[in-house]
Amino acid sequence: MDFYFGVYEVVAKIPFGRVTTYGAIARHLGVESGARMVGYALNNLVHNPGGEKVPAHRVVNRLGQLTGRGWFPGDSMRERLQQEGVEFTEDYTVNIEKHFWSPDGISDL
DNA sequence: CTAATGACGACAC
DNA sequence: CGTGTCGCCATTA
Repeated sequence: MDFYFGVYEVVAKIPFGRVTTYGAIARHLGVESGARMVGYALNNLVHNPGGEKVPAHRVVNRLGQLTGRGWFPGDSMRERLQQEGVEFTEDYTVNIEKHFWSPDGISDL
């Protein structure tokens, strides 16, 4: 379960108005090819305590697509990102290149 | 222990 | 350039 915890910590540290990708998180955790595991962890987020404190809506795939919008009620994922000033290239695709945030930036704290 | 799955990613066609 | 398939690795059945 340490993998999940690592995902939570990284996602929880995503700055306001920024987004990151599953692959980036996976690499930061040392599992370069474990992008799927990141999404899996986020999926289990709803089954974990305090999961609401983790802005999973800021996590998108490497294309910036809100692949996990189906796990959010309605369009809450898209609306939250828009409220944070995230620019959308498509209805369910964010400008990842513009708002991308690398987990390694945690060192910036 | 083996098989199947998954909020992904990269490569092949 | 769009679609399809395989690989990846942890978790679950």
